[in-house]
Amino acid sequence: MGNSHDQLPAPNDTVDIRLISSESNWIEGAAIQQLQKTAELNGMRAVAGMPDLHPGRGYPIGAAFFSVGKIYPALVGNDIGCGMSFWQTTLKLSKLKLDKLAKSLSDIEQPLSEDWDEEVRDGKIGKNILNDEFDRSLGTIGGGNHFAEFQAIDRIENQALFEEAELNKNFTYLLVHSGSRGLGQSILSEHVTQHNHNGLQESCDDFSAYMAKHDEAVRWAELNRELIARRFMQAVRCEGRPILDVNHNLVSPVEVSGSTGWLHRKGATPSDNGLVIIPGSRGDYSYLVKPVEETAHRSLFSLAHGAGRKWARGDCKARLDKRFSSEDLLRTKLGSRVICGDKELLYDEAPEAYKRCDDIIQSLIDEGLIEVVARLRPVLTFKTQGRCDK
DNA sequence: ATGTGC
Repeated sequence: MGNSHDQLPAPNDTVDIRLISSESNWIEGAAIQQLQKTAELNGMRAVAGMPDLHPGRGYPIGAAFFSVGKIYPALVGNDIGCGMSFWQTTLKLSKLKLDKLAKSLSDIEQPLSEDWDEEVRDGKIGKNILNDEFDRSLGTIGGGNHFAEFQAIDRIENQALFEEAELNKNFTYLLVHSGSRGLGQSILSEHVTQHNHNGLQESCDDFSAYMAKHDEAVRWAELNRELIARRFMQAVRCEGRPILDVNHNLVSPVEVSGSTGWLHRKGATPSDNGLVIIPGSRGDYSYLVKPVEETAHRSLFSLAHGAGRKWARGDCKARLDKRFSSEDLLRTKLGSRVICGDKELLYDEAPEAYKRCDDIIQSLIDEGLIEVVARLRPVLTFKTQGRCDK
């Protein structure tokens, strides 16, 4: 069974460090070092690296961290509430025209027009969002690894679960990956200005102040993904229904092995909240999976949030520009189309920069953490068009 | 990651 479920050397005997990974799944050493370093933080009781673990700025991405008495906002990072929203649309797959689809998305990055005012207002009231500083970003996906992707059901892996979720392979699906944009960033900046990377004691005022803002950013990110999805569906003239919406960057109260504390997730998909999507790169399959309840504690109630980076951002262009022109990168091996106006990003997010999603999924299966419902194939991936002045 | 920064 390879090194799956390995116990790694811990800084002291009270911290449980584990790595969810099979032999076929490569994980960068630097990421494991970061995971071990994070386990040394005061109050930390358990950390778990997911199969997509990779190095971040000081702390690893693709991991869950359980602490008691303290939280660490820097572990969650700036994109509080970032996650995946998955929709079944009414668009018949057989009637899909890629050129037409691509054309209809020309205006999709501008701030929402006044036509959306009522929906935005109602959405904010419904989710108790009072902040209005970043209203102009609501309904926009942003940059980095964020995207919106039309997908097709490529293979049904579990017919019973597929039917239970009331899915239909004749229709097109929409996957949205985005977060809290400038709002989460402003919350982390404020915290770091006051406290550096120190944690916040549960009893202090700044703790509850941070949590209140964090929770609002999580709701903001959820509303953002819904508005993005509705906007895309309106642009391509269809309707749809939400299948799931799951955050992979957040901190929430939890009980682990009888202790009450806080679970930080940084690029870690909750496995205690129904079906989830584990997306591959834009040139790879994504998987709709059902977390196994009985084993969820083994991975701190978390799963991988994607295929995981193989190469650091910024290294990608130099590694790929001899092999691929930027035009080449607008199509993938799976026959899907890519819309992205930012050339650097086109390389940074190339399929080659990510691991095979299959290896990630296999690691989770080996560990008994998931059942695969269906495999999805990308049809068209929309990413940022870059800055207007470029 | 960032209504990014020189």
